[in-house]
Amino acid sequence: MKHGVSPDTFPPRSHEAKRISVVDAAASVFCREGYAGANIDLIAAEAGVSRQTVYNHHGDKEKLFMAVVRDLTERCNAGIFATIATFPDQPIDLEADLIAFAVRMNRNCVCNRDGRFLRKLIQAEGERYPELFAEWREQGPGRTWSALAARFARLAYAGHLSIEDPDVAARQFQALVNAELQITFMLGGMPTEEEVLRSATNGVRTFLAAFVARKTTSVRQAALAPA
Amino acid sequence: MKHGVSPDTFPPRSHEAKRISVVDAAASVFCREGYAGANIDLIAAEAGVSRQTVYNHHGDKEKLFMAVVRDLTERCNAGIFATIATFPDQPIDLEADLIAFAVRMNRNCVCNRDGRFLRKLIQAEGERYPELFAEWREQGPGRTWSALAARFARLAYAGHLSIEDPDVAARQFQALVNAELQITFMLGGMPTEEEVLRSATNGVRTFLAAFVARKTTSVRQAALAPA
DNA sequence: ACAAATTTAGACAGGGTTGTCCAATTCGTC
DNA sequence: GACGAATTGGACAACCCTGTCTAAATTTGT
Repeated sequence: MKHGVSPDTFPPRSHEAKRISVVDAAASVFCREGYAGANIDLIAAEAGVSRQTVYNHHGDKEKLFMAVVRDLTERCNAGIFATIATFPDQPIDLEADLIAFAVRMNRNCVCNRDGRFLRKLIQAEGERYPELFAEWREQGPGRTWSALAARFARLAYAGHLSIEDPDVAARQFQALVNAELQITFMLGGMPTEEEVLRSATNGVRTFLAAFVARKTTSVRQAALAPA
Repeated sequence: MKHGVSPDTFPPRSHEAKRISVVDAAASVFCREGYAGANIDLIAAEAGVSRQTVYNHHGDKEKLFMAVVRDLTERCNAGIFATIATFPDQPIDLEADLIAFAVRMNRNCVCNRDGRFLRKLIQAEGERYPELFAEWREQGPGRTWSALAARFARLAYAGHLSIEDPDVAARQFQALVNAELQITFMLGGMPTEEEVLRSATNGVRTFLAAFVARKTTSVRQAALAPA
């Protein structure tokens, strides 16, 4: 029954699969009920395993919670970097390209299951585990903001935008693009595809109105003249 | 009797003052520990009353929680409307006036004790009490957004700004002004005065760059790209 | 088919919480 | 000073949850 080359899949088949199943169920329950309100029996039931198996794999409610956060952080970061890689460095239609990028980012990273879960856990339990969320902050926003800022800096250098501080511009881009989804996010809801598109469209238009290489505030250095 | 000296500070002292004290302590504990993790003994201790008094006043953990949310919503709304009343309708220096307004809004409504507590309760428990938070949504954002949008519409009508949709502009103003405080808010922290000022300054500058004398409203006609 | 490892169900102790009841005490008022 | 209402502290039962343990059942590799 061994298909092809499976160097280390002997135990993990039912072993590792159950571990993942437990972490997934735990993420769902922790988000729904909060850390204190989550009970292991429910997590076990939702994962389709016995309570003892949960303890065998993760030892502890707190350790399980940590595993959940690390797992979500890792997956979310991977998704964000993958999406940033699709940033329109050589835009054809700058507005359309940035809108499409913003929609991708929201659909694949911010609004999907992992993104919503991670955000909720950070909001609800962030203060209780300072070191854990300090780690998230470094690995997550700390690096993704920089990566996004670098892309905007490149757009500016190529003459498409007039940006004074790329870090500020990147944060404002995110803020604008999500401006109309704030309340939905706050309640943990999932915006419709149409809401995401509308917010992104309005946000990108305002962003471009402010940053398109034509005016305004302080143009410190020589930049390529806009067409 | 006591009508001479303190008209109303003595009688409510024991009864109503304790009620308020309980609600305040409950807000703090619910935020710190989450609904499930909050225990009535701690709330009572923090309020300086006995546990029985908590039950006498509010009857139930759930009723107490509801009272806390309603209380916070009411106070926050009052503060927001009071601050919106200070919107610069006849600006002298538009940029400076809008920055000052944004700082006021953040300091007095968004970052103060009530604002942070309410935001955290909504984020953490919003899904568990749909009707309660639907009410908050109507009374709160539903009305404050409109009020703010009306002020921006007036600015536009007076020729200071060029705004297509005042509701969108109001939301984007808020988003821009808070752009650099997102992570602090997410972790329930309190930004420094300087951070608030910097975020407001950067946000208002971008906002004005986009909305001052903008004639390029609808340039686009291209299709919205799929992902 | 056999043996080792894993999973399961259930029982269980220890700890903690909610909400009630009650007697004693304090507080505000007449 | 005395009366009534509110408050207090403590005891209390019912319940829930965590984490451990055990013996039986199941899976997995050889």
